[in-house]
Amino acid sequence: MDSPEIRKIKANTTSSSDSPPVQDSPVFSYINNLSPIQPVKASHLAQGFPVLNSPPLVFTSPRINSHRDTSFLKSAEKPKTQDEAKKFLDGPVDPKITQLHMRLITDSQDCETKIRAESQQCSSSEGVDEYLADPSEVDCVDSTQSASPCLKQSNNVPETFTGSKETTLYDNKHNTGTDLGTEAKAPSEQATEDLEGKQPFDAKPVKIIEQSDGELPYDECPNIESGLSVDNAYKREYRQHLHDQLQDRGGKHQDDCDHTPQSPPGRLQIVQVYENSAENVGAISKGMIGNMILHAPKARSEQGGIHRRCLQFEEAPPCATGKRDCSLSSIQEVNNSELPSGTGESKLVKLSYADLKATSKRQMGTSLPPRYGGNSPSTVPKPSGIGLHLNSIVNAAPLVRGTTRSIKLADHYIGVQVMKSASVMSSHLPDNVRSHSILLNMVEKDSAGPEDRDESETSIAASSAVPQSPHTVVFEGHGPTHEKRGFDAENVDDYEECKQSSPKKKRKKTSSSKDTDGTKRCNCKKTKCLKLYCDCFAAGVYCAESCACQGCFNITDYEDTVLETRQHIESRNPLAFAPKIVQHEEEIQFTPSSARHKRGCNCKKSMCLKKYCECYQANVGCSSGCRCDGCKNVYGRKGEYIPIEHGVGKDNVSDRIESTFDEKLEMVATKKDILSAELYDSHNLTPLAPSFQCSDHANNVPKSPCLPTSYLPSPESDLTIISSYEKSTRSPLRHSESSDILLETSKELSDLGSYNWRVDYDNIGIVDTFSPRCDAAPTTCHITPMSDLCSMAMASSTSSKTSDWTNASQVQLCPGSHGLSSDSSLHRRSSPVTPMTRLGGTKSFQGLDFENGLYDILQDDTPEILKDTSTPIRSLKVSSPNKKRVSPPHSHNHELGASSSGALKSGRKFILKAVPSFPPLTPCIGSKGGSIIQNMSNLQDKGRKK
DNA sequence: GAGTTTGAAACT
DNA sequence: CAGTTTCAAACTC
Repeated sequence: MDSPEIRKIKANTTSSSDSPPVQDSPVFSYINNLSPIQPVKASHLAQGFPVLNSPPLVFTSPRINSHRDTSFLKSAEKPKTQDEAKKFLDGPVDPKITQLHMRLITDSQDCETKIRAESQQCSSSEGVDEYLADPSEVDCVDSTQSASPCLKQSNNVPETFTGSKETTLYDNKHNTGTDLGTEAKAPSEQATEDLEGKQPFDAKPVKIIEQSDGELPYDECPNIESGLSVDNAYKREYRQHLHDQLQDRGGKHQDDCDHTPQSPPGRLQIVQVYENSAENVGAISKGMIGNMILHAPKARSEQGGIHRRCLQFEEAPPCATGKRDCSLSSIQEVNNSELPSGTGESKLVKLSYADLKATSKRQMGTSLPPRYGGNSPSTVPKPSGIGLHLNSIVNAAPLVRGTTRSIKLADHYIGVQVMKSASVMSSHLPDNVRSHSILLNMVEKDSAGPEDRDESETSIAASSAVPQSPHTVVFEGHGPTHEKRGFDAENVDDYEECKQSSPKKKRKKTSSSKDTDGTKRCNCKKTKCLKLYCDCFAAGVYCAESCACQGCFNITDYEDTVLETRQHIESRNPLAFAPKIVQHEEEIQFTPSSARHKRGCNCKKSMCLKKYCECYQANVGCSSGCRCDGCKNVYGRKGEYIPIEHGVGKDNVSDRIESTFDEKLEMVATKKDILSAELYDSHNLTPLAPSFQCSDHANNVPKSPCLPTSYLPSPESDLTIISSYEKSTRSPLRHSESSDILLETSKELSDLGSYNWRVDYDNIGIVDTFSPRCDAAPTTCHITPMSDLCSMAMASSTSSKTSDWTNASQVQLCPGSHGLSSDSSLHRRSSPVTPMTRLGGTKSFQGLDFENGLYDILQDDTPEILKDTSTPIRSLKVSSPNKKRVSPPHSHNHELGASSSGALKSGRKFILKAVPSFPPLTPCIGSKGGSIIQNMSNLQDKGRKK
């Protein structure tokens, strides 16, 4: 967030120097600049307008767009000089914004046009070239036509700039969106220049804008119980647009910085950019992109709709993304700034682009840690803060939340799909895939309609469908306010209907809380999805379209509300969002036995034989912690749980583990409490639970492959793990220094863990693969020592992680659990025994890594869900609770060993989380995934910071 | 599809 | 901490 001062300064400078005579008195402009809000705009304008000379031209050129909003255009045009522009932006901005909002409410199209005009003016980055070009373009009201010209123009202008992408995109938008772009073009040149020189600048202005704009929307948000009012929806859309734009810009800037993509024109640019960002993604992503592009050309309007959706998704994601991480506010601001630029079509492109960016970021960041991920220097960002995923993720979740939320949905959603699709893989892919999948999903959903959504979701991976959605257009109208809603309700009006009517439909679909895809759906009617009653909320995921909830606030639009609520709940019960199901090592895949419901059930009549029982629902056995009567849980009865370990010989260990695990969880919770909000990061750190899980995973993994028959638990490993774990956990607590704590804790944990691991490792002798992990994910990894396989698996996962970390640049997939991140950091600090040996091997592992990462992460979050779907059931089915541990089914092994996916599955085991199931592909999943990713990224970031 | 049952979550 | 209420999912018809 740039301080207003900077903006002011800029504005001042610009006004003084650039705007000589502005029509408006300099004083006036200056004053305007002084106001924080104005400054932003001013700065923004300054950027855009500096060159400005051309403004008159702009005015001169009658734009088709003007048809829509002549007045608006006029207003926009007026600010020819920088000062004027500033004033216009600043002063006018608010009014405009308000007006825009009003119009948005009344007419989305009008809003778009206005926005476009504003954006053009504001951004007005376009250069003279564009201006010249305008004539043709201008004439070309059609977005399509305009697009091409725009592209040209954009090409001309932006190429030079690293940041050109943004500008170009912007221009394109303008052009495509409205011819108006020409008006602003002249100024735009300066703006572009400014941008070049001052990229940060853009962000600032945007941010500032946000403040002004953002406030309104938020304010409204709360209002909503109904929330769904059309106005709100429009507002939301508007916001989203802004966000999207902002993201695009910000992302572009960042991306540009990183990628320095030249400004390809129009959509192509976007695509290119996307590709650039998503280079890692690979062919798949490209294909997706290609599809998108193709589609886009077809119907702009449709595209626009799609884009919006994307944007909407992005919106959420943006938050998640590293850049977004910077702050929601910033994002909003950005969005606001963007608003002007964004137009329906252009938005689409942008959105897609933004989405791509987001995805790319996600990929980079998420899979990589979003924050880091990104090119954006901003990576630092904050701790994400909120993460809805918490449940699944537990520790990580918190961190992820904030940033991820928005992303979550998309990411999870996508991520799930990705997972499904194939788990495709490469860590990189996932992100890209996600983005793509998201877009696709969005499109599909739109096209398919609410009912079909589920299916679409499932298919998402395929992606091909994307373009189809005619609905998308409708969507635009909606506004992306709520993802759900947006999707659900094509029209705002419809929206309410959807709310009310949809539930039934949804219900039908959803009758089961889970979609076919495995995504969760809720049907909340009174809680607004802001209580733990809501599975989505409890899982730390945003509600998905498929949800039939009414008055849902668990959407990206209400991130603040969601976060607040979350925090409130966590304040009461730090573990409220912690995974409900904890797994212990071995069982992971094979037998759920190890997994247990943390709180235990309280069944009185269901005998733990129905889904009323959370234990049963999670496919885990009841434990001593359960207060159930007449427990007949097929997965393990109350008293049997302990025995499992005994039976295996690990019983003691397992018990210990459990206890330790619980303790850890508690510890984590306490930490959370302590650090709470700030600690999203800490959550990451809180690895305790996760680490635990990881350790379990490790054990499990090895088991499956290596020890199919008997699980020879290496008690030592377990013990060591436990000890290390405890130490780590405890130590953190001890340190309990808020922000630092996390790092410290992680370090300690890693250190302790690594230490122990090392010992174990040494004992084992499999150091290579293993060591990295140990270092990275100290505690958890340690467990793995059991078998070489285990070590291998761990190593693979860890290695990948480590490699990723080391490589850092990579998106990484899954950055793994907190522990990993912390570990990584640790490694860095204290080279682990086998320091990066893995790096080399990482690639091969990446797939695994990804999975592992997910797996590990899963421990924390989403992956779990995903895994859960697969694993839990399997494990449950496979074995009886007690015996489960004894022998994991080969099939499991195969699964696990065969593919990374298997690993993931195993990962799931660890953390079932509240939702045993399966991770909803839908937004929820996405969110989770995002959270995971975010967590991962956070961890990585932390490690880096360290 | 409507209604009932169930147990978790929330509240007192 | 226990008891009650509320809630939404799971289940039944």
